[in-house]
Amino acid sequence: MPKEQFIKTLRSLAECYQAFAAYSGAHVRELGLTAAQFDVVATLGNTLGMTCRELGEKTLITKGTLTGVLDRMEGLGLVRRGATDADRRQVFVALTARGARVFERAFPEHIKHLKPAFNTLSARELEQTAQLLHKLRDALRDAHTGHGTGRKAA
Amino acid sequence: MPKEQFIKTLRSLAECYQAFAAYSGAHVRELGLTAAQFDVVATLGNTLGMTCRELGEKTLITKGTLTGVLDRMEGLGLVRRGATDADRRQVFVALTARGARVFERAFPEHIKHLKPAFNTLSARELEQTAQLLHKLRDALRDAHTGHGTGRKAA
DNA sequence: TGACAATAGTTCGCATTAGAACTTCCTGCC
DNA sequence: GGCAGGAAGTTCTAATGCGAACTATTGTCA
Repeated sequence: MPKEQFIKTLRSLAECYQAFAAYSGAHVRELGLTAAQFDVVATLGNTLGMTCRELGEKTLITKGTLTGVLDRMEGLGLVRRGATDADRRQVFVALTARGARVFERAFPEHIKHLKPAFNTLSARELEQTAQLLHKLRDALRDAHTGHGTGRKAA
Repeated sequence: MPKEQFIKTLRSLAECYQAFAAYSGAHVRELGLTAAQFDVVATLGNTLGMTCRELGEKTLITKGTLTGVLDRMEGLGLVRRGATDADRRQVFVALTARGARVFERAFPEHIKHLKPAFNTLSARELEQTAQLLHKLRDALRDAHTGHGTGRKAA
């Protein structure tokens, strides 16, 4: 039985993420959005818009999934798809006036909702956690993409 | 713009988990399983079996989802559903001989696959990460479940 | 005992989620 | 110019994933 030490860390990661997703998701649903939709609104908020590629990178939603998410949000009148001047392959996405209103209402409220839970950790602990997770993320990405890329990430 | 510090930590958490899921999931798929199926196999491995409730708690799969996952795995001949003596509501789940063989082959191989990435962190860092994530998980669970439960978790 | 809340799984509806194949368009290179 | 190769989105399939409603069974308590 491989009692590797890292399995404990792996499990903590999964449990913590799930706990976050459950807590955050429940509140977001109360606001009338799905988690993915909230991510999109939060990313496009205070922005003039961006391409699908950029939106996908920031929200961590793969392009195949993003198409469907944007379809529904377009149907809800939250976002609008357009074209860019430079590249006719690209699709430009931006919040509608309605989407912007949703952003201005839901985003601050959601941040306020999450804050107490995260602030159980001290500022130093939050920073430390971010550092460690950042390092682990890079290691996992390196290992995933043919490893040895020596990526520094953005 | 709420430039709360914890947002950085939140983002690290999401990115790290996604990186893990992508790296782990790709390898698991090569082994012929989905991520959820691997979780079930890994949890039932070296076990006489358990109820759906217990399996769901350990794999972090919600009961509604678990039914479908087990349906497919039963179709593949990896697990077998039975009954318990005590409670006729409960469903007992265990690996079949075929499932056990899959476990013995895939589990060690997957651990070996993950190990290098996690060992980018020192033993001390791994422990520290687990500690911090554990603390954050508890805070999120407390906040989620009417908070103030003072849960200690297993 | 007999109503009644609670638990274990299943079913259902809906929204992701990933990956692969496909279309369209752009870039490099000759 | 023209072609190979790649990038940006869409479409498609299969599998999660969650919450809510539902069924069957159990525990409780008067």
